[in-house]
Amino acid sequence: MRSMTTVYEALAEPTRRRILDLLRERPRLVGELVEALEMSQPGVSKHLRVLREVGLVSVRQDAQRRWYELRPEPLAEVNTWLESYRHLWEDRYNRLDDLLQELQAKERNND
Amino acid sequence: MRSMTTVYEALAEPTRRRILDLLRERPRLVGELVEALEMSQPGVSKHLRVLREVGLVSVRQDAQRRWYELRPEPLAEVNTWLESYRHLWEDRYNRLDDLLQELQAKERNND
DNA sequence: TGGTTATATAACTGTCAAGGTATATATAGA
DNA sequence: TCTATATATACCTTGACAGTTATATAACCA
Repeated sequence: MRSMTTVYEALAEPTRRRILDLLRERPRLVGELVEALEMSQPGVSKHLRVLREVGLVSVRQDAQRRWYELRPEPLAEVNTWLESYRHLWEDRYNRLDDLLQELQAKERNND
Repeated sequence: MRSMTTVYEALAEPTRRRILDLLRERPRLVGELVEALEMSQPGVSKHLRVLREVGLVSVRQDAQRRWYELRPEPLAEVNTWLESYRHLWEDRYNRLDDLLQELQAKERNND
């Protein structure tokens, strides 16, 4: 068991992103996730383990059942990393927007 | 060559995130990246290929050299995904903040 | 207690990615 | 033209991972 997983690796797997999306609505039992994801129960349990390891979900036991709940905090790290890039792509959109405005202005002049 | 890589997978690799961080400052030659990353040239070239495939970098040829440049646009997809989670972790911080305010208020009353 | 339900873990398999070395490609420069 | 430089690609090895089936664990219920 190596387990030096990062949030980024956890998010790389599409099924795990789907699990998070499902947990965003409400906590779920493993069985519910198995059904929603159309995947073997051990497969789902393994993904949940990864998500637990990076702190993206927590578990609450209830008899034989386990409620998995979203813990969004680790996403803040990704957000911070993205933060320093945000202005870059936003600037491009802005420039594109400027260009568009300009073209529309010309269009109006030609009428 | 399979190459149905997603931007999430591209970001999962720490070396690739470092490459993006380096390109955030300015465009770079492959050789510069090799030096900065202390990694074999083919290794770096392979990471650059993945980044190219998902559109996170573009190349400009200049004689035998290739200038790699950051294309931040694909990060917008990740940002959009994160967006629907943002209020969740921010709410928690806010609750923490509320609690703090409350404690400070009590503190003041005790003086 | 014995059976059923819910989930985790073990063991196995196939695929894929990351790293390396060796080599191909292409351009610059002597 | 020959050599050096810069980068990409081919090929190989290794390890990790996602998925599976089989089994362990543990709690509930009859």
